[in-house]
Amino acid sequence: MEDVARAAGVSRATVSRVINGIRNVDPAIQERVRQAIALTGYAPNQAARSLVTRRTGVIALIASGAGSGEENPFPGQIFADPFFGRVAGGVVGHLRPLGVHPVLMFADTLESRDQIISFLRQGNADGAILISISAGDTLPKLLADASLPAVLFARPVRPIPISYVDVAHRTGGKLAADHLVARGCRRLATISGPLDLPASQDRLAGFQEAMAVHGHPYIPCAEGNFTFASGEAAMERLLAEHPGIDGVFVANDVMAQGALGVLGHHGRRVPGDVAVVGFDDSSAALACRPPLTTVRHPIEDMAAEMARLLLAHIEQPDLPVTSRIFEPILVVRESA
Amino acid sequence: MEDVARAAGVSRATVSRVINGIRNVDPAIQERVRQAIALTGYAPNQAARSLVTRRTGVIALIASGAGSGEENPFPGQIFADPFFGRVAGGVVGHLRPLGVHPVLMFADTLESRDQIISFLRQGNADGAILISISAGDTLPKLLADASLPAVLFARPVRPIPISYVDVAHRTGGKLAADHLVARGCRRLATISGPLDLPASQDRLAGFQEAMAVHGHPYIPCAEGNFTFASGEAAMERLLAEHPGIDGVFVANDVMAQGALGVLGHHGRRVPGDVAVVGFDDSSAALACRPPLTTVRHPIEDMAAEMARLLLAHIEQPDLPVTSRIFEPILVVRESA
DNA sequence: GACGCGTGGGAGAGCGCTCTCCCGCTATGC
DNA sequence: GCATAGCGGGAGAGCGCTCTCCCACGCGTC
Repeated sequence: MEDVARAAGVSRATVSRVINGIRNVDPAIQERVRQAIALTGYAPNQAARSLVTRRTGVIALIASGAGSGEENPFPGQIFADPFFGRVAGGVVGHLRPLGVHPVLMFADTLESRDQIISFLRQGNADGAILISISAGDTLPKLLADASLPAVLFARPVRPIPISYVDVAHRTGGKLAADHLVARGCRRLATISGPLDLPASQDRLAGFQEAMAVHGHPYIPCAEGNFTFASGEAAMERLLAEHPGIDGVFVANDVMAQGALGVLGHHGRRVPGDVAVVGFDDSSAALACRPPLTTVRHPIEDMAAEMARLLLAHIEQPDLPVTSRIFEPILVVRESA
Repeated sequence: MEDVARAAGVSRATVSRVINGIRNVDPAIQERVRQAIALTGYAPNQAARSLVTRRTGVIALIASGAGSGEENPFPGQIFADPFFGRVAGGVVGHLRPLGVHPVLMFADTLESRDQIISFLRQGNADGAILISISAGDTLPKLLADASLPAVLFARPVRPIPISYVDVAHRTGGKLAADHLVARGCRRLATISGPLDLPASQDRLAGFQEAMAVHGHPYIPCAEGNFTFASGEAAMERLLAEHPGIDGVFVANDVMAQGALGVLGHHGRRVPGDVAVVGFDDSSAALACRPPLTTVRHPIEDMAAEMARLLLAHIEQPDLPVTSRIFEPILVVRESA
């Protein structure tokens, strides 16, 4: 920086002013400084900058798993989950133009949680976006207790003073119910996600309530865990106990994909014999045959909103805890 | 830090020595310092540290797309690609125990490339791991020219003095060929990846060469682009032109999944009528019905090796350019 | 012409660490 | 006994920025 200042015949302070675009600087001098920067190939040192501004331009993007210690050398499955990828994409899309970048972190063990908290407390990142996979996750509370700026994807299981973004899962369940009933299905069933997750509960509750309104007070339900294989298994159970099923609401697309395969295997035509509605509108929905009718989870928009919310919390530390709920819509394709 | 030093009755230098575990410090004093740290809740400031050590403990994990300017507000598809997720998982798995974290970046436009180079030159990260998607990517060269520590996933299209990790794609193609021939297939075909990618070319060449050795000098080939839909389309073309096919090597699992659907739709039983071998051993291989016989791409191990290599380059800047090629193996399931 | 005011630039004090240099102490060898 | 090495600790100089304070200058006002 000294070099740039000398080359431009000004002081370091003026170089700093030009770089940060702060206060008025004579246009001629600005130009001279810019040329000097180009000439010397100067790149400001971010560490020095962070030291005084107390801002890093980095946020933590955390995938947080179960609470206890199932050690996993390759946390591939979570990062490989298209769901996580979509969130990451949405976050990067919003943050990149602002020059903010996410650091990828993974919390599974107790230590990794502590590591993340220190990481933030040491000022490695200005805040955190947390995608919590399992119900008993303690990280949201740790973040809230340390009063670190943070935003969650999805409402926490227990009430915690921390901002979050979510989708109206109940409405999604209702959309599926209304659609299946409207197309004439009479013997309905559902495959839910893991019921310790509020999201799963809400999708199920929304579906059941709407079905009750339509005159179907009891709906058979098989619980899955959002994986392909669990979708297959759940569909097998459902068919074994209720062979007359003519419509199924599946709590995510990947399980629906598994269910579709099982239905085909059992000679059921979709949507002729059984109509299927998924949830998420992920890439899996398009990979299904027939393409899946599904409830769109606006993940990218939600991720962008999380980024926005987090930046606001970083900017104004005393901003009150906020939540933002997105409305899902039904995407009708061929499976229902 | 001053506070800790005072509480422990020592100097800042000693606190620093205890924290960094450097030089001998009297065990009693170490204990005092540790207690003082716990008492004051002290967390060292990483920015100050980086300023003097010139090390950030952060590396850039870059997904780099095409060279020109197709703007994309949500780079979701690439992050949502399980392939990228597996790499990310492997990198995090290796780096996390060392206290190093990856920052997620995405290069599509020219500006984003410049942004990444500045990011590294400003010392935001100590080095870069680059996953280049398209052939004409200029980022590897930019990194090499700026002599920034970097490691690529896959050999670059044009020779560039930069370290990389890759799998022996030719061997993979050969494994598939040998297996299909051994199981009695006589009328073979293949679905390749985009042929401007060395990886696709090599898989195809390895397959063709091995088939030639087995007495099949000509193998029909349909080009795909690694997506589900392109696998379907390629399989349709192949069946239209060569209805008697009894074995297919598909250059990745996702396309194989698409191909499997098309084969079923055309009344072909797998593996009875047509045997199918994929490539990657991704989660898609297990989601296939029947489960896919496939060439295992040891992505997580390769990612860990990239991390190791990058750290070595960061540690010793004059380390010569290296490459490490992994040997694939065939995973036999039901599809062939 | 003296004064106030606004504008544009410089000086220099930190930000919170690490790390070199230095110093005092004790154990060791002759 | 003394010289010497080695160990454990302190002092303080930076690392490369930002930002406050201050000053010089030009302009308008009375």
